[in-house]
Amino acid sequence: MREKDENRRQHILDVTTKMIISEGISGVTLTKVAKAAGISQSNIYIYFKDKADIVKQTFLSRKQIIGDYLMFHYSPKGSAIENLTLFARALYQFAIEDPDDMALIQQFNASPVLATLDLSQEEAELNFDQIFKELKQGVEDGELREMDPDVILTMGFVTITTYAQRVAAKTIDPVTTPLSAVIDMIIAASRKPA
Amino acid sequence: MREKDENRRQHILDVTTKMIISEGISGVTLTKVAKAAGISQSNIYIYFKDKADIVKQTFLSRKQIIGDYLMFHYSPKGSAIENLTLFARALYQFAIEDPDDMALIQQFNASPVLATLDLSQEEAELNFDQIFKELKQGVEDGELREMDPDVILTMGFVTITTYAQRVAAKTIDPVTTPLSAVIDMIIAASRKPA
Amino acid sequence: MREKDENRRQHILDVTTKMIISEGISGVTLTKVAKAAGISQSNIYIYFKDKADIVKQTFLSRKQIIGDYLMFHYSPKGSAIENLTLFARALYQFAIEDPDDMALIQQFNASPVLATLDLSQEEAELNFDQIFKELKQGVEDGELREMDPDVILTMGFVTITTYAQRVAAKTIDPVTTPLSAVIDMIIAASRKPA
Amino acid sequence: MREKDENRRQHILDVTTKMIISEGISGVTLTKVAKAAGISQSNIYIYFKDKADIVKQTFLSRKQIIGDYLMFHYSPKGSAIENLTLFARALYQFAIEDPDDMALIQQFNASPVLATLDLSQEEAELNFDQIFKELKQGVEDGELREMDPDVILTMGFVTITTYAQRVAAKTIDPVTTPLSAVIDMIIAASRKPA
DNA sequence: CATGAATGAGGATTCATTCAT
DNA sequence: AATGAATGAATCCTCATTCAT
Repeated sequence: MREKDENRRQHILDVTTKMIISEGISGVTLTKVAKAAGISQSNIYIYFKDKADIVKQTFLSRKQIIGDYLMFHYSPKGSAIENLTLFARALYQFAIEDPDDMALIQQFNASPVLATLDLSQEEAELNFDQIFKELKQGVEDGELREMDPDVILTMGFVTITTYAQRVAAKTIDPVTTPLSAVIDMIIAASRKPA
Repeated sequence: MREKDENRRQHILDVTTKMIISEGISGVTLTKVAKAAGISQSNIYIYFKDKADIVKQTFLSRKQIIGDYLMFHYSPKGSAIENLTLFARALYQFAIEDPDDMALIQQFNASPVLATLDLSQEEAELNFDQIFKELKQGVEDGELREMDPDVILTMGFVTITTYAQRVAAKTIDPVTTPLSAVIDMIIAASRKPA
Repeated sequence: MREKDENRRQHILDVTTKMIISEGISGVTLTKVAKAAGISQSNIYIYFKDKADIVKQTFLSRKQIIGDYLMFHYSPKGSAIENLTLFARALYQFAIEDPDDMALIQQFNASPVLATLDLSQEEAELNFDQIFKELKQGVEDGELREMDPDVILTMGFVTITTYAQRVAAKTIDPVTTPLSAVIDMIIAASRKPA
Repeated sequence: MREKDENRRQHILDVTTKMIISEGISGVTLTKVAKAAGISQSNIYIYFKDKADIVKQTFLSRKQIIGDYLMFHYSPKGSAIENLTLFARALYQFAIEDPDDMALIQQFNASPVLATLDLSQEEAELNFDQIFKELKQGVEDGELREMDPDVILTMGFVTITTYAQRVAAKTIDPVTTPLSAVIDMIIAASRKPA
C-alpha cells in the first residue's frame, strides 16, 4: 500500500519529467500531467502541495538521480587529473544512459524558474562537492592551472554533456571523435602549463 | 510614422526580453507584456501575428543583436589560435555589456520551446559561421586539436559566458582570475598538442 | 457607450443582490452571476476586480440606495421626538418599497463577511449621522431618555424593519397594528420619563 | 464508547460554530472542519449525513443551548412587566456568558441559508413560547401596549442583545449606561400608556 | 470506528484572441 | 493606428462525497 503510493508519486514525477523535456517547463499543465499519468486532476493534490511543488520535486528527484549515479560511479583515486578523467567518464556515461534527466537538469539550470521554486542553496545546486574539492586541491598543489575550480568544472561539465548530446543525436561520430579525445582536451585545458 | 511604429515594435520586444529573463519563457503573457509596454492588449496584434510570433521575434532580434556585435567586433586576422582569442574577447565583451540578451539566448538554447517556434535551421542557430570556418581550417592545418570544431566552439563559448556571468555576479574576481587566463585555458584545450 | 457600460455593471450588481437575498452570501458564484446576467464569466472581470469586489460593490450600492432614500425623505424639522417619528416613517416606507435592498443590508450586517471586505469604517456603516446627531442632542436637552443614542437608534431601526418585514409577509395586519402604534412604542421607549 | 462518540460529535459542532462566527456560513468547509477538529474528512460522515446536516445540527445545538439556558434561568413569576424584566436579565446574562452562540443564532436568523436547511417551523424558530405567552396575556389583560407580542419580543430581544454586544465590545460602558436603564426603556415601550 | 485514497464537479481567475468602433 | 469590450477555453485549485481497507 505504502509502496503503491510511492509508485504513483514517482509516476507523476516521471510523467512531468517527460513533459518538461518535450515541451519545456512552460508546457507543464496539471490537466496534462493528470491525463498522462492516468489519474484525476484532483488526485494530484494528494501527492503534491501545488503545481510549483510538482515542478520542484521533479527537479529534485532528477538531481538526486544524477547525484546517486555519480556517487556510485565516481570514486576519486589519484591525482586531480586522474580524478577529472574518471569524473568525465562517469558523467558521459550518465548522459548517454539517461539523456532525459540530463536534459531536464540543463533546462532548469538555464531557466529563472528555478529561482522561483524556493529551494535552499543546497537544493538548487548540483552536488559536485567531491570533484570540486579534488580540483581545488589540484590547483593548490600546482597540478592544475591557476583558475577558479568552478570555471574548470563548468567547462568540463558542459563540454562532456554537449559532446554526449551530439553523439546521441548522431551529429558526432564517436569513432572518429572518441570520448578520450574530448577528455584529452579537457585535461589540456585544466593542467598547469609547464 | 513608419519609424514610430518600428519603435513601438522594438519596445514590445524589449519588454518581452526582460520578462523572459526574469520570469522565464513561461512567464510571458500578453496581458503582462501589454501592461509593461503601456499599450492595450489588442494593440499588440497590429505588430505581431500571435503570441508565438512575439516570442519568436524576441529570440530573433536578440540573436541579431549578438550577431551584429560579433560581426562588428570580431574580424579574423591571423592564425586559428589568434582568431579564437579575438573571438573570445569579443564574446566576453558582449556578455559584459549586454548580459540580458546573452541570458535570453542561453535560456532559449536550453529550452524545447525553441523547437516549437517553426524557425528555419538557419534562424534557430547562432550565426558563428565565420569563427566556425576558421576553427575548421585550423584543425585541417594541424594548428588545432583533431576535434569536431563544434565541440571546440561550444567549449569556448560556454567557458567564456560562464566566466562573464560570474564576473558580473562578483563570484569571480577578474583581477585574480583575469580573462586572459581563461583564454589561455581555452587555447590550451584547442591547440594541437606537440 | 459609457452609459451602456454602467448599465451592465449595475445589472451585475442587481443580479448579485437577488442572489444574496435568495441564497445567502455563500450562494454567490461567479458562474451563477454570469449566467443570470447573461454574460460570459470572464466578462465580469472587466467590471470588477474579483469576486470580493462584486460582493463589496453590491453592498455599497445598496447602502447608497438606502442612504439616498433617507437623505431625500427625511429632513429633521423639530424636536428629537418629532424627528425620530419622521425618520421611522421614512425608514418604514423604504423597507416596504424596497424590501430586497433592506434584506441585503441586514444580512450583511449580521455576517462576518462584511469584515473581510476591507471597507473603511465609513463604508462599513450605514450613514445615519443626521438622525444620530438629533438623538444625541435630544438626550442632552433632556428630551430623550438618558441612554446611548446608538442603543435607541438600533432599537428603533430593528423594530421598524422587523415590523415592515412582517407586514410584507402578512404575518402582521397593518390595520389592527398600524405603523403609528409601533412608532408610539418607539417614542415611549425613547422619551425621557417625567 | 457511546459517550466518546457523542463527545466527538459535539466537538465537530463546536468547531463549526467557531468557524461560522469567524468566517460566516460560507466559510464552512468540511476540509477545514476536519482539520480544525483533528479528524479525517471522511470520519465526519460517521457523525453527520452531509454538510447541510452539520450546519443544521450546529444551528439546532446552539438553539438548544440558548433555550436550555433561558428555561433554567427564566421562570415567570408575576405580571407581564415583571416577567419581561426577568427575561431580559436572563437573556442579557446569556449574551454575556456565551456571546459566540448568541452571534451564531443571530447570523442564522439573518441568512436565507436557514430556509434551505429543511427545518420544521418549530425547529427554525427560537423557542420563546413561554415569554411569548406571558406577553400575549399581558396585552390581553391591558397591562401591555396593544401590539403584536412578536413585535414587542423582537424589540426587546434585539435591544438587549445589541446592548450586550456593545458592552462586550466596550463600546458602551455598563456603569454609565446600566442594564437596568435599558430594561427601563424596554418596559416603557411595552407598558400600556395610561 | 476510523482513515487515506480517489474523484467529478465546480470554484475563481487568466489567457490569447477577435471585434466593433 | 489604436483601443475597450467581449469571450471561450484553459488555468490551478478546492469541495463534498464515496470507497476500500
